Amino acid sequence: MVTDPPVKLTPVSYVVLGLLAQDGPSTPYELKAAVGRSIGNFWSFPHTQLYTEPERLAAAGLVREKQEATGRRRRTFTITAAGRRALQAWLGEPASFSRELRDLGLLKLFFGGLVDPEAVRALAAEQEKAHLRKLEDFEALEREGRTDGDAHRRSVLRMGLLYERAAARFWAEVAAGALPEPDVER
Amino acid sequence: MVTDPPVKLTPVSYVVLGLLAQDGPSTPYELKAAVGRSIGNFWSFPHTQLYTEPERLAAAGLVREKQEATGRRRRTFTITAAGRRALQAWLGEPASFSRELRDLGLLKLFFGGLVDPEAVRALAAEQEKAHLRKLEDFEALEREGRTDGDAHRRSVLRMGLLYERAAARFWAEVAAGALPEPDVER
DNA sequence: CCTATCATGTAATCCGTTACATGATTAT
DNA sequence: ATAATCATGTAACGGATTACATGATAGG
Repeated sequence: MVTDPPVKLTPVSYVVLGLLAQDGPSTPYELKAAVGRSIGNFWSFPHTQLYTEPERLAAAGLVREKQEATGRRRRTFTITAAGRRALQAWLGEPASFSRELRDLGLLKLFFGGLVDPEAVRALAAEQEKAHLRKLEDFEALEREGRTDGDAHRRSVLRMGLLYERAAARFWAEVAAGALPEPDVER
Repeated sequence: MVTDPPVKLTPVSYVVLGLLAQDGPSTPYELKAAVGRSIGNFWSFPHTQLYTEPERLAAAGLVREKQEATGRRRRTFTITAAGRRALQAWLGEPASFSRELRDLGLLKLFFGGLVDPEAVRALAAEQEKAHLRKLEDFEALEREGRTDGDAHRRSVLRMGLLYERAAARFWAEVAAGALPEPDVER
């Protein structure tokens, strides 16, 4: 049994491994589509990574690559037994606490003291609208059942929905209050 | 007027510029502390960036560096007029929609179909607890008023609080339902 | 046929992260 | 004094992003 060179497995690695495990052999383009429909909604990365990452994983023996000999010469990637082991190992260990809310709107709000109140209000209005739009997307997805995947996948979309709902309400408050004094008697 | 080499300004750049603008001249360590107390709660990055990023900004003429001649030889960074202009320009333009929920727990849940239900329940329990803990932190901060900064800074912490609350509830549902069938008659 | 867009990548760059390290300060 | 931890960095690496590019397919 040959030992492949070790690679650091990143979240993207597990996205690829997981999708290959759940959906079966896929081309990068199919991965891209699957991501866009699901994870991409709350954890995005450029499509190029879905071309390069499987390559990395192939070098590590965690996926196998097969390329069409003709036409588009598509590359189809398949998860290997070693890949499944790595994925299961990761899924098995505790996730601990690791979440980032990387929101440029919030970042700007954080520095709201540096601009005039009108600008803050504009920001809040814009953000509220954006989150409402996203919220509607999610609600439509849920309603129409146009979500693919199992219950867990849908569950994740639901968390996205809950977040958008909270965010929209939050920004509405900011837009209304402009300067939200904390619990001053209104 | 000399034109400095252009640099790409990243979110971290604006964090540094913003903190220097709001809190005045600071050392990297002070920046680190300020971040840890506030933004770090929802957008974290390693302390080393708060040493290297001001350097980059200095090279671009957006901040000025002054170093102690003795002792620790601390470096203190001050925002320049050009720096303020860059910051204001960024604050002025629309933030559009850009938010990432990079949560490893959610990622694992997404692939919950690949493990046994018991593992999912364990994940959910663990995550709920973690979010509750964080929630308590935020609530304590809000209650005790130990938050520093102006209303906007506190406002951002409040969004963090809302998120943790939603997340905790979400994970509780997942832990209870294990397999959340969407809107099956309970 | 021509045009749009779909599909599929390569290459270069660089920011973010990890690993490492050491002098100053404070506590015991 | 000594240990602990506070404070302050440097250097290297590589994954993530950006920019660019081109062949296939479908629609008009």
